[in-house]
Amino acid sequence: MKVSQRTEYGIRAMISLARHYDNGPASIKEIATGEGIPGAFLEQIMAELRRGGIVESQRGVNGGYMLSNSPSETSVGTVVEILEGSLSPARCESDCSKMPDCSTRTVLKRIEESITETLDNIYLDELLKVGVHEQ
Amino acid sequence: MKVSQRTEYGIRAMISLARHYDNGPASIKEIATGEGIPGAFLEQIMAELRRGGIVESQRGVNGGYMLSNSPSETSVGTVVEILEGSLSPARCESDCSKMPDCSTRTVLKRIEESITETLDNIYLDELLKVGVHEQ
DNA sequence: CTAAATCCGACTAAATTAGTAAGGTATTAA
DNA sequence: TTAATACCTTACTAATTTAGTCGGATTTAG
Ligand code: FES
Ligand code: FES
Repeated sequence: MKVSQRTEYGIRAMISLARHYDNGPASIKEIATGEGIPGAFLEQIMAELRRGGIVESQRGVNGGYMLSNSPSETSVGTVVEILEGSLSPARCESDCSKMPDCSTRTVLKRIEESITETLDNIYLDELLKVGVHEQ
Repeated sequence: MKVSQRTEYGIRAMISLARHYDNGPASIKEIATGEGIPGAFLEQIMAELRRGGIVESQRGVNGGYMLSNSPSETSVGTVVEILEGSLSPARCESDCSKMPDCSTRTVLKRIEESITETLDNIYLDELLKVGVHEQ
């Protein structure tokens, strides 16, 4: 049930952007060196977050990334959902026509609801109060 | 955040044992064919659950596995914890002396607590009421 | 003794994840 | 207008993890 390195980097980058909010765009290079994340890898991650709509990009000199919405409006749930695909731990797809009440799915469904609710209620601004991640 | 196939098999096997409770031990072969799980793989999984203390085994003819405690005392949380190693999604280890309040860990810690609480409150007997998993 | 079962460890193959590399495109400062 | 900056995109590789197999040893009932 570990979150992927990719997602952890994504969360850290988002926190970094939140910290930088109202201070113009932050470039990949800045974020990467600041957080100790491989630049080319972070580039992929940021592109995905942009396609997910929670960050915006500015190309060219002095460009970079910035949050689409304020830190207090951006939840960690959204970040994880974009990067991790879906929060559902189920392997069996949603229809499952033959067995709509399968007990395994019941368990997995509950896990999902629990995770979703937790993450959707953590906003980036809360996280600015606590410390910065150190490798 | 998907749960591994291994763990899903484990949950299903445990539900199977719960259904079989008060009916003597159930063999790997029985469970495997009944649930559509590869036998040799299930063997590994059951051994791990036994080492985790939630099932007991009986060797030899007419042997097999049985729950150590009743279905109403056996939580899914324990099953997942044994098979998935830990429920913590954090990658960074517990001490993290340099940065005890790292924001990333704060997030991951909350996810963990949420999952743990959810799973620890689902007991096998509840799951007997709903349907059986069909491939 | 023998058949049925768990037990154990090593092994392989497939899939996923982490990370790299290279070249293109838009933007802007000078 | 040009050069530098930084995003954009795709393809590739390497490492790790996961899923599953295999062979043999041990235990036990009949
Ligand atoms: S999780 Fe350890 S420093 Fe952030
Ligand atoms: S039958 Fe689909 S999850 Fe069980």
